Amino acid sequence: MSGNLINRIGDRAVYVQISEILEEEIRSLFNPGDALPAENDLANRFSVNRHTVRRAIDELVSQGILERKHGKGTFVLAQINYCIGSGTRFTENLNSLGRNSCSCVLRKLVIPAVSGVAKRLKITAGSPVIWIETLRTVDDQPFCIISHFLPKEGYEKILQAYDGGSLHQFLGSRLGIKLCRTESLITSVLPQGEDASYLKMPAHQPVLRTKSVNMNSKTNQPVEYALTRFRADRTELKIEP
Amino acid sequence: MSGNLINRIGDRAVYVQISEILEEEIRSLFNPGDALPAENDLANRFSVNRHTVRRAIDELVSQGILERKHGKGTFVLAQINYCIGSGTRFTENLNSLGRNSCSCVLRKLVIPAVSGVAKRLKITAGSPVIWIETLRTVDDQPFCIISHFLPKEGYEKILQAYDGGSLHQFLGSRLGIKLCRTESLITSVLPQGEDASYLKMPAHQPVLRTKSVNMNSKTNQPVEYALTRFRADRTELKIEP
DNA sequence: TAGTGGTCTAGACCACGCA
DNA sequence: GCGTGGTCTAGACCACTAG
Repeated sequence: MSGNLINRIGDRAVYVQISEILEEEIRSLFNPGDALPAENDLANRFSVNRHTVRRAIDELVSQGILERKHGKGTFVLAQINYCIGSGTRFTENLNSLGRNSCSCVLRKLVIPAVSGVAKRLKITAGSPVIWIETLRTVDDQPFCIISHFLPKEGYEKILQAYDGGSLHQFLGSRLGIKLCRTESLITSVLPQGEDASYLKMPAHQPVLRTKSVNMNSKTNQPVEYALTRFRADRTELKIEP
Repeated sequence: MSGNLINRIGDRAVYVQISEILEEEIRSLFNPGDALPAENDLANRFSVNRHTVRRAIDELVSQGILERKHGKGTFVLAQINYCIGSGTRFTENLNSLGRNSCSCVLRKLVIPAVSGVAKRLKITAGSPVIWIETLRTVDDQPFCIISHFLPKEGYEKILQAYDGGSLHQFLGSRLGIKLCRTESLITSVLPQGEDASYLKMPAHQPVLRTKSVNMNSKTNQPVEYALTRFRADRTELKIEP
């Protein structure tokens, strides 16, 4: 792989430079799932100690770019671009990237609407809503948790049959309605409750959180309020102009 | 501090055990701001190598319990606050960024473009770029830090006069060009470098990070690449459908 | 058994903050 | 100048995975 210039003047640590070189190469030459060369090989290539290479790899592991597997090797993880637009849907989005995503139901309950949910669904606070919690995985790695809230009225019976997969597709085919997304709000917080363990991430690393409302495109009535928490280290939300 | 039993059978790594002992002691005996004993002292106390102690401390640093200060010591951080700030609520429209908020220049330098910057500005890596770092405050509270990158060629002279305020407005009036934003990428990370102190936020709370490129709307050439870090606790990015 | 990552040691030198 | 953390090296041995 040719001349990678490691600068030993001391202004930038060797492991930082190696980690940047590796990151660049991973982005341009590797695909998700590919194995990185062994630590010893990399140490030889850069003419540094194996510990120094390990330190460089540590950086990329903590950035969610690489994953270590004891006894097997170090592997490239998928970086996911989730495009937010009025039309784009999650599953289509990921399928078009050639990823296999699946979604499973963690919880399905009827609860009284708290005010934030009620306001967005345009119902009165305390009215019953269906709360569905789903976990999405991409390439068998946890990716995001979504809390879906729908008015109980009109949707309860139908949703009894829902047990995973794309909720939007399910609603579309069962009700014959098309959903369209209104504005989304994006912020970031540390994971709350069980989120960190479902997402298999450390509790001190942030999640990206989006709030969005989906309307019935014919009646213009709110159908679903969704609160999504993405593993931030594996997600970049892409906003088209 | 007495008999701390380090088990060397090999079922649990020494550094893990030390990190647990330290965590327990920090919770029961230390207050936020207190300094941890020096790494050499801890190494002596546990009869292990300094590297092993460092590895144990690494765990606690990455959990947001400790903070290292080069040349000074290792310090106990305040406990994480789980509550989402219900105080100041903030909504900022990505498109209206760059209008009326107060902004001051932290740095203005010419540096060689690293690959990520070069790619977005469509110039060759290593070409000189102007790097302007600005801090925006709203109601005298720090809100976000923006790293602006512009090609040196064509913009250097003009930018010598820039000393704050809206950079987009400045470019618009000086050059008579209109900027238009291409896609934005949004993710979230823990604050890096000096960001936490400029933003007056704890180092273990996340920032929202956006990357965007502004083009000259006539020539369709990239003019500016901006990397923005928002205090996540004060920001909700609003995406219109 | 061979190859991979995981841990620990020992020692050296550097960079930073402060008195 | 001294004490602190930061980096790098060299070498050893362990634990896991796969053929």
